[in-house]
Amino acid sequence: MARRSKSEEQQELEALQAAQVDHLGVPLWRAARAYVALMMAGYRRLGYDDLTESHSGLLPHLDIGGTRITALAERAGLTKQAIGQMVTDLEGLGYVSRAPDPDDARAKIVRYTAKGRQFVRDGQVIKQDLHARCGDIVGGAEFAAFAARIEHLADTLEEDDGGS
Amino acid sequence: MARRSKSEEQQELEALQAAQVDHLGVPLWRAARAYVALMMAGYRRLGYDDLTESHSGLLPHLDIGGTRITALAERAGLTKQAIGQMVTDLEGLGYVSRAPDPDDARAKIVRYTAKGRQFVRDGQVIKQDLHARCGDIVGGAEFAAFAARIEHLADTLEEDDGGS
DNA sequence: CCGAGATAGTAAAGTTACTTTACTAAATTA
DNA sequence: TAATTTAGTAAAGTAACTTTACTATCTCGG
Repeated sequence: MARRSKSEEQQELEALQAAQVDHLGVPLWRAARAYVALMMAGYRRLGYDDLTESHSGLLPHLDIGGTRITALAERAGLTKQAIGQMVTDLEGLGYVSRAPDPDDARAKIVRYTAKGRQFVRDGQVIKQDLHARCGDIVGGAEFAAFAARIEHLADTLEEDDGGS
Repeated sequence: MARRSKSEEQQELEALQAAQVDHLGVPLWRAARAYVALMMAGYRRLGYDDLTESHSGLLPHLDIGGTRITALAERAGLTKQAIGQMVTDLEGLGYVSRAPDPDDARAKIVRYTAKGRQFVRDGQVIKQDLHARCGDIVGGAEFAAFAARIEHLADTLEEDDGGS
């Protein structure tokens, strides 16, 4: 009788599943999710409970002098329509305002309100705290090199992205 | 006249925006996104173009002997309903089958089909390749330490998660 | 300077990946 | 064995988008 047919197949799959957890993707993803979750928790602690992840992610991308919707869409890698919807939401919540562009009657300029500027300032404090906490976790001495490696990894993997 | 009122406010915000890019969250997120995008590209290259990110993420979580929907929901951190929908999709695509649990007439056991097992094997190859590529990018010597630090970071940040 | 695109934005509906609410059937426990 | 819990399904709702379709304005080549 085939002495290893069935149990060998099983063992192979079990081995595959054991190796499963070992690739970088899983911890990378978990760390990124946890980071964002902690940022959102920080915002909520300061009373910003009306903003979703994507709202609070878009807000810091506005320039001081205001930014066009098309420019925001390019930066965020989303469609103009998606940004338009977010801007409408954020306008309703009082974080930004939409004004006509004096140089181009088709365009609108999205600007912070005072509330929006305060959010960016508060957010910066939260992010600095979190960044510092990561420094403690990784170990102060190696942290700069660690952060640089993640950045390099992100840059390189994103470049490869097109190669499908 | 107040010689710095307006321009000082501007400078402050400009400084905040410059610091914006410096925290770990951004590169961490970019790296994680790029990693997943490359995995999906790998799957598509092998002909798995019927699976979405969440489908291909769930599939490797099945045990060899099959797994209950409730168990999958716990592992994935999603509701039973969400898993139920995914399983229905994956069943329709031929990757898994749903069988009654002989020990509990309420329960169903989700198992790989042959096609599902093949996907897990192929996926493992893709992930190993990607993992190796990350090793090259980071630099072979430091890679093990780097990976361990990300894992440690993920563990620690996830723990903190509750402290909101 | 004028008509053919290109560009900025909006509108509306569709999609994905979920959640919430509500239910049935079977198991457990008191 | 009645009361409660648990496994799963059903249906509708929601968030964060995209696709399709449209209007208003700008730009450029002839």
